[in-house]
Amino acid sequence: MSRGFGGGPAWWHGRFRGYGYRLTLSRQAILNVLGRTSKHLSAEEIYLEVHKIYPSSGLSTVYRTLELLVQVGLVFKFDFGDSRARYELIRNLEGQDYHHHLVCVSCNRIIDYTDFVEDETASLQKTEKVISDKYNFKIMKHIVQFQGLCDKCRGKE
Amino acid sequence: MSRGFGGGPAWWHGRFRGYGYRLTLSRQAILNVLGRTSKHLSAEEIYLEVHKIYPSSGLSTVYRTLELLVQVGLVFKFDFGDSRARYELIRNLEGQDYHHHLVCVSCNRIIDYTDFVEDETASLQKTEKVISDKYNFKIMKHIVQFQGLCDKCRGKE
DNA sequence: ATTGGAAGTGAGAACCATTCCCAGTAAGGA
DNA sequence: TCCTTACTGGGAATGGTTCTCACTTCCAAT
Repeated sequence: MSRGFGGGPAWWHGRFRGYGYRLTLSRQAILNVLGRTSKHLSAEEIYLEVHKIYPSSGLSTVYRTLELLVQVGLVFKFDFGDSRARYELIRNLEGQDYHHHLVCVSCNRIIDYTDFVEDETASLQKTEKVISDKYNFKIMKHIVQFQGLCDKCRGKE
Repeated sequence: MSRGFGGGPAWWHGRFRGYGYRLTLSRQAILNVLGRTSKHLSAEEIYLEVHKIYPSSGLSTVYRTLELLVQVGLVFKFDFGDSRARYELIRNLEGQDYHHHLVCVSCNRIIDYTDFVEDETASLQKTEKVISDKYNFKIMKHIVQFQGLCDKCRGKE
């Protein structure tokens, strides 16, 4: 099985049923695919992988399930500027293992980093407090992303 | 005329010619539209405005010009998650008046804020330094964005 | 076990922001 | 003025995502 799951299938099963959703084979297949990679897969990439495990699954279902998983809080949806959404399973419910991303604008490689994320988060939280007071704005999430050239690409072009 | 332009048309004229580009009527119209709003217009919104001033201008040209302006560094391109890009004229070449955005996920309203941006930037720059050393990654820009509910929307739903 | 209704599904059409293509136009140096 | 080349508009093409609809599966009540 894969990395960092405490309890196997039953784990998310409970989560699903708790929200009144059914845990179908398609959904399990999608969660399995997300669970055994650390990449940031697009919907179509997920679809292709799921198709290997469970060939009768369709692309629409993948999209629908991903949206569901995002809503339920099991999956993050990211936009790295390559005009397709990318998805990542949240492995730790307490919101630790939190990381941000470096996006290479040349080869689209994505690097997760955790360095200084705590500092950043502290700084951001201070901002969040002030902002939410000043503008009466309820902040639900923040996006932090660096774009640039990775080691392989900074030589070229 | 509009807010914060030192020198009128001639100002960006030089900038254009300097890059070897021609300053056509379409391009001037687009710059005018961007110059007299503080909103974050989409390509189509810009097209509709431009069309009022200069009706013979086409949508393709708007897209092409916006891309050009982003490359030349006269315009910022943003993604606020509503599946269309939004554009904003950079009014200050020195990179002051820098701001980040609050995005209301309900009504898509966008609030510019400058509070604590300096703090954030300081924090981010520290991170950038470490990151670029550790991963040999050349950081070109950072994205910081808060998403949530604006004052008008937090009551509803 | 049967059944009825709701939730879930696959296939393909529809959608829509953006990009591409191409023949015609216009900017600006000579 | 002329010539080269950048620039243009329109419409078609692209491609990720969403929608539609008829069909299936699940589950609780019978």
